[in-house]
Amino acid sequence: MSQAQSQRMEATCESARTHVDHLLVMLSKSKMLNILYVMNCDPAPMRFSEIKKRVDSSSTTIARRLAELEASGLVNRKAYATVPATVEYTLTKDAIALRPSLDSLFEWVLNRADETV
Amino acid sequence: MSQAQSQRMEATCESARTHVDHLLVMLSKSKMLNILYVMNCDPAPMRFSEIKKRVDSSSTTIARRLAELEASGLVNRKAYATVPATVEYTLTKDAIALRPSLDSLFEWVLNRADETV
DNA sequence: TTTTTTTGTAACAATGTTGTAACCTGCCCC
DNA sequence: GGGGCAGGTTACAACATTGTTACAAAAAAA
Repeated sequence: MSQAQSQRMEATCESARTHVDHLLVMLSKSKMLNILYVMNCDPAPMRFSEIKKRVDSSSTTIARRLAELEASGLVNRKAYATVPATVEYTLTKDAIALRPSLDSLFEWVLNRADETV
Repeated sequence: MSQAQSQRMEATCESARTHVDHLLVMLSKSKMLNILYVMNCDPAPMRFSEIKKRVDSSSTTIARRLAELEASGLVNRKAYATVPATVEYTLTKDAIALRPSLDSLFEWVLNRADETV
């Protein structure tokens, strides 16, 4: 392998690692798994207040997480010009692909919580 | 249902919710998923320095995460009186049960990182 | 007229988390 | 005596994150 090729590969790996890290950091933020889970449980578009109620956190945090998810292409945001405002969030195809993992993860969490009680 | 039963159930749910929350908060700490993943990838007992190298973080953070995992019964720590010291970490049965979830989660993360690059 | 509703944003103080640098214990080697 | 190793611990300053409060807009309800 040429030096150029080798350098290109390293750069790609670096980049990939950066993306992986970025995703992991995002998934590790507070309430992130909660949000993805409640949205995955119910395939219908979900409104801000509903997500907030199910996840049980402050508006600020929910808004921040949803903005991050939108920026990463994991949720779509649709605002309707009703009064008062209506905003619906839906998971993108990519996020829906996360469903089996999240189901399995939450199954483990719930099992473990049961045993620990 | 009697009021007493209802109260007991609520208390149990409260408690369960607390445990679920605790687990999610723990899993959401930085490098936690990384650590569980690298330990799950290699079933052999793993030494501190090896975990640190694979996860790529400071000693302080790795030590903190491992202590938290041990306190939660997800890893076992075995110290050998060699010179210099040798310490081996292994996942408990409970943590090994996480493996399918983590595999699936990381598969998703890697796929997504590939596409994004 | 005032309140209510939804979905946020802005500012800020309080709190939590991180890495760095220094240090520690044995014991071996020089 | 000095240096090195593994596997940490401690203190601390820097940085990141959180919730709270106040605010907005626009129309309907009270």
